[in-house]
Amino acid sequence: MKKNINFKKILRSAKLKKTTPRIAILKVLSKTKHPETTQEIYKKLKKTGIDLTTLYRTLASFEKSGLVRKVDLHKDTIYYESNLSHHHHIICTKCNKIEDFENLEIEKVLKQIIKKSSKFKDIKNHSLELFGFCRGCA
Amino acid sequence: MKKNINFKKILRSAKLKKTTPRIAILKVLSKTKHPETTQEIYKKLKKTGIDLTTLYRTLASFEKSGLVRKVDLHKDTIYYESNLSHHHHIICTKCNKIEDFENLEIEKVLKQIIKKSSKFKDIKNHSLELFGFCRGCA
DNA sequence: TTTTTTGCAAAAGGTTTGCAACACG
DNA sequence: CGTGTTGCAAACCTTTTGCAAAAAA
Repeated sequence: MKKNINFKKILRSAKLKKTTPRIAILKVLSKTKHPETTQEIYKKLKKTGIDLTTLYRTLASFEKSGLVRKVDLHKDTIYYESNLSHHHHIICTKCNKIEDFENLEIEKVLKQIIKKSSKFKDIKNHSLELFGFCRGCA
Repeated sequence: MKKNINFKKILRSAKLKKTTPRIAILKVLSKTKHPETTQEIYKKLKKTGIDLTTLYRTLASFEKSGLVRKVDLHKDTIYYESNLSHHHHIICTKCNKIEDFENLEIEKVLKQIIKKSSKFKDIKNHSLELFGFCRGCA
């Protein structure tokens, strides 16, 4: 019953025109659990015939308007992830397994950090990823 | 008096052979305060005549042995930073100003997170960067 | 002397740009 | 209708690979 996400509404609130490619891209992103590269997302879009260039441009504009965020998995390429729920990752540097986590303490600590900062008085975003070997690879 | 860093010693303890390019690259990295791209580092090395390929390979091996780490500044390219002191960054998304910070609380919180994890039992590394507008740009 | 590293040239891969056609509002 | 968006082709830039020469241990 809660299955249909209103993509048009999302685009409207992001002040982006609702176009076929954008809706298709949003759809793919919303189904994606873990961060993916542009190329990976592109593969999933192949059936739609959407151009790679369009995907690059769309991801850039989505990022600017906060619909997706960039995630660094220490992999020489940038990964994107839907920004609908804020969470972080633990990545196995051997098998690339990813575990998500949320943590409220982090937000508190960040507030302390900002308080101490001389140049900044608030932050809009943050990234936090942990790296190690998972139990299987340890 | 404490000015000379013993680059050879660093390489030895990283189990890397001490070669001219590696020492030159270490030297540049040690002088660098903030994360830099491979290309930026390359420019600083121009006078030494070190090849770009060598730089790429060297940074990769330095990263593997923990001498440098990758930093994601949400900029479509990977930045490297000497790993001699562990700290994090606050980046102004407008003017690119960078402020460093250290925080011990973070490490504590990370330990809690790992305790809760089902797939991981320890981590070797982590990244944390904050993004926002600095006071000048706000 | 054996092994690793380097430099060069070339290839590969990913991302961006220019522009005309098209779609949205 | 005007403006923003798309698709295509080409350009661009960064990173990687193969191999022979040079340097390290």
